[in-house]
Amino acid sequence: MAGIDDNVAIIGDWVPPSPSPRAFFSAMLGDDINSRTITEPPGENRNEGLLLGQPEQMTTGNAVKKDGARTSGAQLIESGSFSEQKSNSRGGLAERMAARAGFNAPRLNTESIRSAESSLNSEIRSPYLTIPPGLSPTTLLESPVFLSNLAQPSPTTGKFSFFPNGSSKSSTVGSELPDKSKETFFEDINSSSFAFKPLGESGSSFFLGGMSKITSATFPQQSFPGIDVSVHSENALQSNDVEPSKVQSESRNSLHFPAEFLGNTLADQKTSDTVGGNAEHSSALDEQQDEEGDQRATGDSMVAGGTGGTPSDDGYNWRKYGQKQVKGSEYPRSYYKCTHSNCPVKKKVERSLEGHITEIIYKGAHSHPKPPPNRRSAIGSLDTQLDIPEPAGPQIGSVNDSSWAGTHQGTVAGTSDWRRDNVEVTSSASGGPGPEFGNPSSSVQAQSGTPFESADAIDASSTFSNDEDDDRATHGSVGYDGEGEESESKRRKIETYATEMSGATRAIREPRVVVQTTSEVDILDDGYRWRKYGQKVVKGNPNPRSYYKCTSAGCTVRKHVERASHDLKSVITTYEGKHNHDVPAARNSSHVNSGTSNAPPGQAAISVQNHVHRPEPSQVHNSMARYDMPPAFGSFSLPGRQQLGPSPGFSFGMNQPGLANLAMAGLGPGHPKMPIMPIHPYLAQQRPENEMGFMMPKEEPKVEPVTEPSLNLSNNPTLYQQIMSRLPLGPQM
DNA sequence: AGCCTTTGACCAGCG
DNA sequence: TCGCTGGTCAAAGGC
Repeated sequence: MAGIDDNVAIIGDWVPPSPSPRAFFSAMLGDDINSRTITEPPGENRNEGLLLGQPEQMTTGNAVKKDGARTSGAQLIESGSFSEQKSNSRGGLAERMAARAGFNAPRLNTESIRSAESSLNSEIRSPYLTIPPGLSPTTLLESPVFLSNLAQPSPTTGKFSFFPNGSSKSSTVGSELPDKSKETFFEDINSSSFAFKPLGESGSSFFLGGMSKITSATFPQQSFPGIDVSVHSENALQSNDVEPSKVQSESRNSLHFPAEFLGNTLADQKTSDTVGGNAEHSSALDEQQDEEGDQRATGDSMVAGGTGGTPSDDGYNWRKYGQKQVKGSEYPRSYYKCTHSNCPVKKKVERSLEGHITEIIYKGAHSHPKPPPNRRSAIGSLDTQLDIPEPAGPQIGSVNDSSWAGTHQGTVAGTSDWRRDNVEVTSSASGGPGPEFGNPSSSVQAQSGTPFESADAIDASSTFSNDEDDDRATHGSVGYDGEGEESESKRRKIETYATEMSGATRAIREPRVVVQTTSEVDILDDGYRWRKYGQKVVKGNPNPRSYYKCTSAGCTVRKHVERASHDLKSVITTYEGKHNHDVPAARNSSHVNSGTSNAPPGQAAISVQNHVHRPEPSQVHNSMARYDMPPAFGSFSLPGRQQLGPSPGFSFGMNQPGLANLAMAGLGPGHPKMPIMPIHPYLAQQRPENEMGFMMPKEEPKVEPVTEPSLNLSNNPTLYQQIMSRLPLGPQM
């Protein structure tokens, strides 16, 4: 029972004492087991948490019967539904919970519960994930047991991995069950209508994948006492075979998990797997065991998060971008964005005055692996270290599952309006499968091409699923974040790799492009939208440097702008990052480039991709700084590279003041400095008095521009080609 | 050097 | 049209 104990410790002061797995499953499986749970000797009563909580509702789409759920819950708890309690008073609930459990119970978001209740007959799913305070989403989402193994029977044996049918070495769920229960466990399941729909029939995949399995399972009674976790997902949960229209109708749903389940199931599961004798999960077993330590660590974080620490150390890096006192809420709500440069995930956190997190609502799916523990405090740009290819389209959880996190391509990354997600998810489903970080398998696959490729250790499919490929997505989306199910051990391996590649990290770091202009107008207004996130006076320059991030969802580009110390008229803008979207729609008239930035592709802009990054064809549309060009100039793109976007490339703006000379320098080892490219005559005509230095140094040190007459752009329409011809071909930057 | 938090202001949706 | 509200922006300062 070490696992459980550990989890108890992990959960800390806010999580109810760990209930026995039996308790959980009894609640989950219905009367038959419930009755056994109830009769469990008090001395063994780890179910206190179950008794203190509110009835849980495992919304299961049309399979769930509202009455049933409540009835079940009534067997273990006093009365009333969680939502009802909340409706009365969130504060009151917290107080009651605190009084009962001796910990400061958090307020829970139960709006979704009501929503689910009101729509039990429709497979409505909501992409929001509300996690009770202090409960790290990591715990929930990283548990392959809960979301993946738990929910899915082996495709080959039909067994549920979380219920080993073999002997046990410890009091696992299975072992704790009376012999009869073990013998009849699956019978009970059957009799209890515990059945999973075939994959793809669920109409969604978990978070969703696995979760969708759960949601589609027929649980006659899914009331789980304890802390509630509701999953709101505004991203449609859908599988590929789901029609958009259907998906739209499946806009909301809630999944509620007892905290004890979230907190302990993993450990239980590990044990179960260990003794389960399920060879199919042998590999997963190791992973899970390895994960224990991390889980514990997470638990610590959870404690911190639940008692006033970080807004929930769920393993991801977040940036707070706002705080608001919302109506109806006692406590201020904080808004966070995942700091990963390519991640659209946001979360809202409400924290009590005492620092207890009372509500966390996640939105979106992480489009990246969770940063390694020792990097989580650092920049979350793991992709720059691993150089994980970016999906051709917006990345989201997974495709098949598309679930919560999953969502569909073009959904998460491209939307900022949470309320729109459902619709967009469905309407943008045409993107087709792409790399899915939400899928452990795909996530690994996304790393193909790197030394990971041959690493057995990161064989996600073997780790998380014994299913066929079709099923991987489901498993993969186990995590709301699309990555949550990824085992820590795997992450450690990745991390190890990243560490080992430390030397190479720089080689694959994103390019830095320095653009210097000598005018009063810097290139802040380069057509893209930026958000200033900091300002600093850097050494050697009395002028403050402003830091900007591209505000476009999924865009990795950052830049900082400062005036040159030697020439206050000279503005130096340094771009860094990958460039995955087109110039936003024209802004209002104040936009310097508004006149041409809306011009059709090939007419208004010369596009030079940020190919320094050696993007895959799918990245060709990446663009960076853009300067408008008159239609006559046309556009050019890198030969041989597909032009995917309307404005693919790295555009040199020529009608903008201050843009004249271009220079590209420092292109990497073995490569001579990129010379300053003589400005195109046209450019000279436009702003002969202006200068612009355009440098693309490989490393931080900025390389002094060097003129190279041979690179004559004036007569060569393939400027881009010239530029690219001077770029190193191998992995660089 | 880079990123984060704080916090008042701004914006857009909705009734 | 206006006010309310939730969400986001962004300047300033801190870590």
